[in-house]
Amino acid sequence: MPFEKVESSPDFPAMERRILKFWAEQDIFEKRKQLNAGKPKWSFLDGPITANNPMGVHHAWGRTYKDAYNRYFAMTGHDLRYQQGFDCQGLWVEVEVEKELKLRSKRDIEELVPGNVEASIDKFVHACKDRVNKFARVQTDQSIRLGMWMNWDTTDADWAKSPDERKSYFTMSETNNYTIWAFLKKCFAKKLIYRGYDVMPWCGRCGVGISEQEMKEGYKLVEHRACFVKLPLLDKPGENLLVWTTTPWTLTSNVGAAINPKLTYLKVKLKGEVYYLAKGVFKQDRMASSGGDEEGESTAKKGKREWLDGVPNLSSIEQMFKSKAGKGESYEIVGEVKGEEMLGWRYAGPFDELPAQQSEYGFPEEVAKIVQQNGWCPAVTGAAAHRVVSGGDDVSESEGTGIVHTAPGCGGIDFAWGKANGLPPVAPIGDDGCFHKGFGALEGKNAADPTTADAVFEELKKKDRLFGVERYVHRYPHCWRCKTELLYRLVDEWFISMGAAFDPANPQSPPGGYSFRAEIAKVTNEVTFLPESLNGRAREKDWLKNMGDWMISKKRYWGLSLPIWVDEKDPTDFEVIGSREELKERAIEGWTEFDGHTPHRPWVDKIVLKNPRTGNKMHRVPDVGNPWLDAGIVAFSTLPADWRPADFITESFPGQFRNWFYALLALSTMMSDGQPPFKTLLGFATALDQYGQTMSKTGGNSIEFVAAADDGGTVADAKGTPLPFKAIGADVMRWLYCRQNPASNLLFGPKPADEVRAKFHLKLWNCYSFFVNYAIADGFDPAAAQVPVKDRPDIDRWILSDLQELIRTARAAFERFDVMAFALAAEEFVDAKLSNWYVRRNRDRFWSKNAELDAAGLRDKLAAYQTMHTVLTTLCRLIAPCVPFFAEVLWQNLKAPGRPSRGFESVHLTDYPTVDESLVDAQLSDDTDALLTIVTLGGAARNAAKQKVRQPLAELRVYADADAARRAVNRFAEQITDELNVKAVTLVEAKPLRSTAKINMKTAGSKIGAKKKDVEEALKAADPDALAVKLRGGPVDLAGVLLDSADIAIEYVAADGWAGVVDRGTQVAIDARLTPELRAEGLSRDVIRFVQDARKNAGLDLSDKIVLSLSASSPELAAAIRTHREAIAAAVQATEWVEGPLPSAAHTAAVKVDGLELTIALQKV
RNA sequence: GCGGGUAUAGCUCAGUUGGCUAGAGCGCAGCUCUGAUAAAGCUGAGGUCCUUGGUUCAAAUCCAAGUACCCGCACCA
Repeated sequence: MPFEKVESSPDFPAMERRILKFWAEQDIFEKRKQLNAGKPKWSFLDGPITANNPMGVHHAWGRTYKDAYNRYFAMTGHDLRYQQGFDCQGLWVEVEVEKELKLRSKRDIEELVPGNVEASIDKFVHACKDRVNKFARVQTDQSIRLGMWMNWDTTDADWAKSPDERKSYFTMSETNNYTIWAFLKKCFAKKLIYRGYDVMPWCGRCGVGISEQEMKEGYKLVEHRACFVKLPLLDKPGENLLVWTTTPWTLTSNVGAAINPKLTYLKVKLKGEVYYLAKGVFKQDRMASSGGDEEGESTAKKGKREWLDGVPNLSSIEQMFKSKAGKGESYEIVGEVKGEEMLGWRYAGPFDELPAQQSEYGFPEEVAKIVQQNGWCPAVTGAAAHRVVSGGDDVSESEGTGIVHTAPGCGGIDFAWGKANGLPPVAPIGDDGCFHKGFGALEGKNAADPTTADAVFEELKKKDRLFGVERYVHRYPHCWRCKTELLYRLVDEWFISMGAAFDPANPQSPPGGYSFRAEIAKVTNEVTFLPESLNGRAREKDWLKNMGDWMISKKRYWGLSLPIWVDEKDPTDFEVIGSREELKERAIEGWTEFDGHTPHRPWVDKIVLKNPRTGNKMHRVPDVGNPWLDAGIVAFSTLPADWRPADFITESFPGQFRNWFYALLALSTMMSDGQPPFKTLLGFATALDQYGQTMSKTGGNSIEFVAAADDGGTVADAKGTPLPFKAIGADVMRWLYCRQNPASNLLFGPKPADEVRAKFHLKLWNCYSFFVNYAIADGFDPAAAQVPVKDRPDIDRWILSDLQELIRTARAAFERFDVMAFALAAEEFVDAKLSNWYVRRNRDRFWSKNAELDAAGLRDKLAAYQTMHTVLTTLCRLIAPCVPFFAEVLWQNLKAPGRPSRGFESVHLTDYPTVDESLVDAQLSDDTDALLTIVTLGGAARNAAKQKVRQPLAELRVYADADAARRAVNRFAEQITDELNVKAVTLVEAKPLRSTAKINMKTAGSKIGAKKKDVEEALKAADPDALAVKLRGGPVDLAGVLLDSADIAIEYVAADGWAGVVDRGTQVAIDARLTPELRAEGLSRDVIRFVQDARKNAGLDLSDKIVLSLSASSPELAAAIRTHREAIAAAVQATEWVEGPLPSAAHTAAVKVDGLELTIALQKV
């Protein structure tokens, strides 16, 4: 028996698990690799997956692309690397490990082994490594379950090896880390590495600076309390500057007040005191969105500011003055002053009594030291430095008072203004986000804590410096990992200069010459970004243009150890080490302890070098590296030179233009002197839940991969109610991903999965099961000699021809990384062509009994089997890259075991199909398309005639403009009459339908008015068909009235007794009149239908013969049965027809045939 | 504010280089076939292809402006 019976309701996940076993046992993947060994290379570079948690379904999207394209290029004869990668290092992992170990701060980490920081770090780093190994293995198993063919590490022995020796790559491997060292050394050689002191966003919980890239991820709309503060002018008693801030804690570190010299400032008098503020802000509507602050552009297009529900609207500053004035009183504008006149005015700071304000060069001491060394300000204390400085155009009237509270230790631009004006920075908070000593009552308080703001307000009130407090809503950055509010903090971090072009004010940028940014941009021009609609190149270049220098340091534990060693006495003298060998050569202390360890903390920290210039010792900076260095180097650390550049990479694009794509381009540019790391990049969007909401664990609407693949689970609906769902399986997911437009977000969930399964998998399955079950019954031998295609009927040659077109589409689509185009075409083929036409039309050929067929009949039947076998096996190979399990299940049963040359072990060992041009018959395809249209129209005509298909009708008339349709009527007459149950089909030369035009008074009434009669006359005179054509072009003049297509309805009417429909140039009319003969035949068909139902209900098998008894009281029905007795008996396989009642064991049914009673009794013979 | 993208049926989306009366799935209404298939099929209703202007014999498609939404960048004192 060549085929095995096919179950009608398949359990796809269970089949997939069986196939996985089969692949493993038969070493199919190995065999595929051997087939391709030495063939042309196709180099895929995997973007590393973060090995920190089990996979979610969103991971499966990219991994489906990766596997599908890999498989396509394998089936087209390419040698592949099959190396997959894990992203291992960085804060992601640290945060999870902290949770596991219940640690709450960096101090907790350093106290893991009480009293021993070094042992603590070692323990923590090992915990991080363990977590990575654990989840890398989980993800490996899950990826295998998805059907992803890679060189996986599967055994305990594999996982016992070091990451460097495993098959997958790991960014924590020594190779990866040391390759980054080599990269940094090259940067150092070009003098791009520098140590920067700057105010950066800082996460107090994680104790790290947040780089520009990371900060983008964390903006959230939040409410803060903003305050207006009085700064009394020292030389103008009774007069104050009015400043505004959303971060009250920074007032402790106020050193200056910045104004815009070009602006005009008002002097507003209130209760005997004078306040200075910008003229433009005084009456401003502060709820209008910022921007458009130029005069004249005011009201027209101002949107409303983003705001939170429940927070009162901001009042204008004037309003505040009014309400502070009290009843019956008012403020008074007593003068104006140009901003430039205010420069240099001295004022009393809000917290001048704090010790921190009394420190020369700034505070704390470390900062003061650096400020002094760099000569950023004279020997002056914060308290003594308070004065009005220029902020230039950075001070605007769009927000606040036009006078900006300036704390150079607490804000990016403040720091720049401070340096420009010689103001000492006072830095109030430590790496935990809490106030240093020197800040009085605030010492130890966390700056982000709302009670800190309370304390500040209390202090200000005591001193009568608080003008007002308000609730304020704005977008504020948060830590992308732990969601803590970020604080701006003066830090000491390491940077790669991206070229000075965009920040001339930054004195630390190296002068002239090499611009890393520009070099990367050149490389970016050489790679292809897909899908085109995303304009990936433009996005990448936009990022390159705007990005600041790359902050590569993190004050953390688990990550790349930055290979930077600094002179113990001179913090500006440092060196970058480029390899393990160089380190060994240069080490004067610590090598023995380090040797045998990976280049991670704490062991690498033990190495001490000697400064060749000073003879001093050099120690490594404690920082670890930015994890995008880890992922960005992989084009070099993992791809051998003869596999570079990669042909293809694919990753979810949101964020990656500034992360992975950027890092790959940047590191490759430096490592290879301007060679691109890859040729083609396919970006894809984000997976959302089935209602279009972002998937999140807390929202309950994210789906874990294992749940989707095998286990089932629950997922929240649109209202958040958890609903159970059954396992979806890998291939339903994979097809869902393959058919998706990569540029748009994908809606994932049980509902879309059900749709896809019904639309594609089950349709194909049904065709396959139909074929196989009849092939078994008929003993079809796939090895039998082929009936020449030219001898097969039209319908066979048609589907083979369209199959070639599908192959053409498939190859073209894969070659341009557009698997969606293929998937949609394949669905169309399976649904419209294979299932709904070929199989439906050919059921008779498969049903026919061999014994009743002559030689020609047998040959025709064989042709049908061979055609369908070819279609199904070719489809298997076409879809194999997308749905490898499903294709394999079908293939295993369909492949021709009788013919060893084609009896491949696995569909994945076959070649991808190629187009056989000799099978393409374009005219046949056109004619069949026309046939399908005619049949559809015929069905519609039947609907219009209100005659069901079982009722035979006399004639169908077709009028057609198009040649293909005319040919189809003649060529496929038999199929048309059969499909539509008509006795004849005629191609007519005159249109069978009369068209009439009617006025739609509902829309046209008002236009026509009194001219109704004239218009009706004109309408009668006009040729409705010509009118219809004109209307398509635009409004038409009828008796002086302009009417458009909505005003005139063109209706098509058939002759009496007929019904018809029209589509484009084709008209179809059906004779709806029933003769007594047709009526009788229709009744007999109904009878057959009911008897078949009865057979089914009696539990009879397809091949069972019966004894039948039919009794009808209606003479009409009885006569119809008599007339068609032979046909009924044949259809229901009655070998004996009894007039009287059957024995009691018989199955009986009483039914109504078109209202006439019929009793059916039947018994198995 | 600067740059990019998108806008097609109630919803989710296809629509090649411009080509005849714009499609699918879901939902809705009506109907129907069936011994492969109710996890089905057919038919219908439902469209200002965002708006306006332009190019063209011809525009959902190309161009310009506008509107809305999304993304990136900048700003966020």
